Amino acid sequence: MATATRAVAGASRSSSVTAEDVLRAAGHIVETRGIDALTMRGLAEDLGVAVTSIYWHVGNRDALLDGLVDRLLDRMETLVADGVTPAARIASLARQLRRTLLDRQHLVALAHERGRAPAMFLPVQRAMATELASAGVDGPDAALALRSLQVHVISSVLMERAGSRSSVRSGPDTASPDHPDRDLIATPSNPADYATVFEFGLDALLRRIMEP
Amino acid sequence: MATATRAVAGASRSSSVTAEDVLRAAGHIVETRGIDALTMRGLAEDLGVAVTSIYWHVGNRDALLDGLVDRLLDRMETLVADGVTPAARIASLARQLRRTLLDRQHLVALAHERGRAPAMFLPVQRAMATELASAGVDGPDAALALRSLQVHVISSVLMERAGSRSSVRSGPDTASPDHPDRDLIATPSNPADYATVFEFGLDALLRRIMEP
DNA sequence: ACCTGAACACCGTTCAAGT
DNA sequence: ACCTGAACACCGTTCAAGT
Repeated sequence: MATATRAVAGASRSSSVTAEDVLRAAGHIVETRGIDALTMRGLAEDLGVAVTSIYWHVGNRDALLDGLVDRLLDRMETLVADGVTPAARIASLARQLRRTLLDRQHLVALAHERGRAPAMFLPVQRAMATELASAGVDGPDAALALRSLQVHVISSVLMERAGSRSSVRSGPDTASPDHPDRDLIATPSNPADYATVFEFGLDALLRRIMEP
Repeated sequence: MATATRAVAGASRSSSVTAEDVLRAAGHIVETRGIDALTMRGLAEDLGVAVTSIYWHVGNRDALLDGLVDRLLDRMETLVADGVTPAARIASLARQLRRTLLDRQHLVALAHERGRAPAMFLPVQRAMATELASAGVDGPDAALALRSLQVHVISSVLMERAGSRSSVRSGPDTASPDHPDRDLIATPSNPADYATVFEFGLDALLRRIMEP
């Protein structure tokens, strides 16, 4: 099954493998085929080394996953706010972070599972705190606002990830058949729906935050 | 390691096992020790039968998980709204649903992964739609409101699940050490924090929904 | 109709060796 | 310092039998 994926990068010189190589290959597998597709043996085959060689470089699978999360966090560029009002600038930061995270959905889920969600939020946290302060929001109010924004952004990414592979249930309805308004469906079904829901919630949150 | 967990229920009579027994035992494992702890072999041992017997009753592991989700959905009682204004009644429904789902966090995560989140929301969806209509919200606006409420309730449960086992990272900071305001932490750390964030977001959402 | 043991192809991980 | 093969204890799943 091994396709021609050997020329992964302009490899330096020898046939040896570095920890960076392992992380890169593992990250590629996780992003494209999900975490379950990451097996030590498969990874070793991709790299053209014995399984046990991986253990020498990155420890065990758990440490490898930790390394992947660290790698994700290191690569998060610092985003810059856009807009005139504080609310608009916070919204722009939230949108940018969401976009960034959506491009790495599986890695984000992994980071979240490992309790590293706060670290993913950190690139915008300081900037948002500044905007909040300039809008007269500080202290516990600011802390609650930041927490809420963090949960909103990250959870929106997590929700969309699982939603993307929801094959609609087949079979007849098990519920009572006397439903007159079956057409009203409350589930976002495509990326655009998720974007709309995200914007709606963001707008609601910001209005609430900026109010007395 | 097998503790005295044989008297699972007042078993009917024989030594045989039903599909219901399998689901019940599996559900117990998932709720108490997480999905990863559910192995076909361990489950068989708990039930006192051979592994292969389970396959006869519930098919394979995937079908077993589907069965667990169905079981969760079947057991969701229909909640009843409390309060005078439509907003208050919707809020009460959202809170009740959140409470119900929090008691089955692992199962909820499983249902979400399998694209069954909308089904979990269904018990309150109709009631909420009624309240929205009585508040003059219908059509696309109502659909967006319902979607947003669904995402808010379910994602709050998913976020709290992973947050509950976030062992704070040890080791020194890898980031730049010149941070003056390290004390401002944007992460909910305990259940009370999550509840506050949930209430704040719910309030924001409802205000936004009820406005013109 | 229901349960069983044997067997298969996969896992993650360890360890004693090799160079 | 780095890589290897062999081996271990686990998985999910299938299948030919048993009763």
